[in-house]
Amino acid sequence: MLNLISGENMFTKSCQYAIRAVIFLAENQASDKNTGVKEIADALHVPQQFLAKILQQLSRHNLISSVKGPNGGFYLGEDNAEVTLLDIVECMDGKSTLSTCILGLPNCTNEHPCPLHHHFYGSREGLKATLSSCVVGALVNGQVLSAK
Amino acid sequence: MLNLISGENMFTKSCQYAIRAVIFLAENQASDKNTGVKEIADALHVPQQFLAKILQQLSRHNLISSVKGPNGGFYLGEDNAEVTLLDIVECMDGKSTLSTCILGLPNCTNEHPCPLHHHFYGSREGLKATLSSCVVGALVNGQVLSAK
DNA sequence: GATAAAAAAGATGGTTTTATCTTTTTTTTT
DNA sequence: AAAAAAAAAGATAAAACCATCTTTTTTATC
Ligand code: FES
Ligand code: FES
Repeated sequence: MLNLISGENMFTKSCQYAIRAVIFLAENQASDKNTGVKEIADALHVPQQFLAKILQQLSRHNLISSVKGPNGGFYLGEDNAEVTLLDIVECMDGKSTLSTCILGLPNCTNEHPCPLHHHFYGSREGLKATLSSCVVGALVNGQVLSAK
Repeated sequence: MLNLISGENMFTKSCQYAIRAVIFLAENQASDKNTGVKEIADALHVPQQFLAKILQQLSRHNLISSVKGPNGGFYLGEDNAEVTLLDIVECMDGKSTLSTCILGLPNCTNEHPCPLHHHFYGSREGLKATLSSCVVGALVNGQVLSAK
C-alpha cells in the first residue's frame, strides 16, 4: 500500500527499511566484502527477519546482489549501478502506486479528472521525477541513517 | 497511517472516503436539506457503515455538521466554511502525518537530515501548502466523484 | 566428505486498517 | 405518549501489513 499523502508515513515500513538498507549497502560499495542481514539489521535497528524478506524481494528483482554461504551476504554491484528510488518503491509497493487516482477512482486522466486531480497531478509527477532521479548508489553523504 | 509516497495510494482509504464525502456534501451546500449516510454511500459506492464511522469522526472534530432524528443527516454549514483538505487529512490520519521523517527516523530537521531529507523536504512542504489551500467547500466543479 | 555460514523459503502470529453487524441515543412526526 | 427515522456508539469480523520462527538450499572452509 502506497499512501503518498495520508497515512502515518509517506512510505510504507517495508519501503522505508528497503531504502535505508540499500543506502547502507551503498556506503559499503567500495569494500569488496559482503554485508549480512544481521549486520544491516543491527546497524539500522530494524527487525532482522523482516528485513531478510525485504532484501530477498529486492534481490529477486535484481535491485541488489547477494551471495550465499560463508562470507556471503548482500552488496551493490555493477548490475545495480543504475537502481533508483523509484525502482525500490515500485518493487516494494507495486507499480501502480504513483499512477492511480489519489482518491482511488478509476481512469486518472486530464480528460476524466476527479476534483483533486488538477491540484495534485503536478506535485505527484514531480515526486515521481525526484524518485527516478535518485540513484541509490549516490545517496551517501554521511547523513543520519538509523534511529536510536 | 498516511503514506505520502509508497503504498497503494497517496491517501489512506479512510481519508479518500472522507474527502469524497465532504466534497459531495459541498455540492449540496445550497440546498437546506440534510444528506443521510445511506445517500452518500450509495452515490459514492463506498461501504455505508465504514463511511458512517468516518463521518462521525469528522463531525466530532467539527469539520462537518450533523443533525439526528427524522430528516436528519450531514451538511456543511457556516461552522465548516473554512475547512481545508489538510484538516480532513489530519483528522483521519493524525497530525504527525506530514511532519515526520519520510524514512521513519526521529528528529526530521534540516540540521539532522536523513539521506532523503533534502530531496523531499521541499515537495512535502509544497503538498502541505496545497492541502491547506484547498477549502473543501470550494472544490465542486462537476468533476468525477464516484467510481462505477 | 563433514561442517559451518549465510541466504532463501515456508509457516505461523500479532497488529492495524478496513468493513460489517447490532444496540443505543436523539429527535421529528403522528 | 408512540412510532419512526437517523446519527452515535459498541462489538465483532475480514483483510492487509508487519514481524518472527523454523526449515531448506547453497557454498565456502576444514
Ligand atoms: S488524481 Fe483523481 S483522477 Fe487523477
Ligand atoms: S525526511 Fe528524513 S530527516 Fe527529514
